[in-house]
Amino acid sequence: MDTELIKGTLALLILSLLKRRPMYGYELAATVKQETDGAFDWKAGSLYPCLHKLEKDGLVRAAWEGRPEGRQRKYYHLTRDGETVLAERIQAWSSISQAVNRVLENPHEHE
Amino acid sequence: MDTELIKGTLALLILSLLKRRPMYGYELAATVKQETDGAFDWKAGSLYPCLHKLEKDGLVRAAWEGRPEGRQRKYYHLTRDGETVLAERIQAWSSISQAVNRVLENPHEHE
DNA sequence: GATAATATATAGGTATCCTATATATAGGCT
DNA sequence: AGCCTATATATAGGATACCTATATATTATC
Repeated sequence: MDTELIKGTLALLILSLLKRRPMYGYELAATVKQETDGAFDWKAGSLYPCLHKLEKDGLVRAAWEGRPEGRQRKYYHLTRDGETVLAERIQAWSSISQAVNRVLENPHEHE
Repeated sequence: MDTELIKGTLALLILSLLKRRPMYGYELAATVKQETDGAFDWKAGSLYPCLHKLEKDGLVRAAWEGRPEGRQRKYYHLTRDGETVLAERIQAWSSISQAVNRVLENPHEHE
C-alpha cells in the first residue's frame, strides 16, 4: 500500500487476530489479506520483526509446533498483558478514526 | 498522542481543512485541536515541515499576509493537484479504516 | 522585566514500515 | 535433474514521518 496510514495497524491487527486463536506468522498474513480483500498484504520483512517485538514486550508468547512434515511453524498466542494492550489500542484506534472522520465530514465553508 | 496510528493523517487533514478555505499553519493546528477535542494536537515541528513538503509537491500554495500588526502569517490554499490528491487520500483512508474495522469486528472463534 | 500566547522554522532522534536477501521444505512442470 | 511456486521464518539496510528541542519575532499581561 502506498500510504503512511497503515502505520501502527500491523501490531493492532496481529493482537486482534491472536485474540481469536493462536496463529503462526504466515497464517496471520494470509488471514488478514483474505479478510480485507487484499487491502492489507503484510510483507515478511514487516511481519516477523513486529512479532518479535510483541514477544519481547510480553504481549504474545511463541511456541514452535513439532511437525513431522514440512517447515516448522511458530505459533503465537496472546498473553494477559497482550489482551490489556489490545483493549487500549482498540480504544485508541476508535478515538483516532472518529476524530479523522469528524474533520473530513465537516462541510466546506466556501463557495 | 502515544500511537503510530496517526501517521499519515497529518497531511490528509491539512488538505481537507484547506479545502474549506485558505488557512495559516497555527490556525490549522488550533482548528483541528478544537474540532477533535484535543485528540489531534499537532506540534510545530511536525506541522511546518509537512506544509513545506505539501508545497514542494505542488499540493498547496503559500502566500504571506501583509499584516500591519503582529507576526506575519503564511496562508496556504489548495491547488488543483491538491484537490485531486485529497480525493485519492480520502478514498485510501476510507478503504484502510474499513479494512481495520472489518478485522477488529470479526467475532472470536474460541471459547 | 518576565511570562504567556501567537506565529514560523530547522536540527536531530526514534520507530515503523519497505525491499532485498537468506534459509528450509515440498510439490509440479518440462 | 533443474526450475519455479508456495509455504515458513529470519535479518540487514534504507526511506519516511513523526517527535522533542531549540531558535526567532511580535504582542499582551503580570
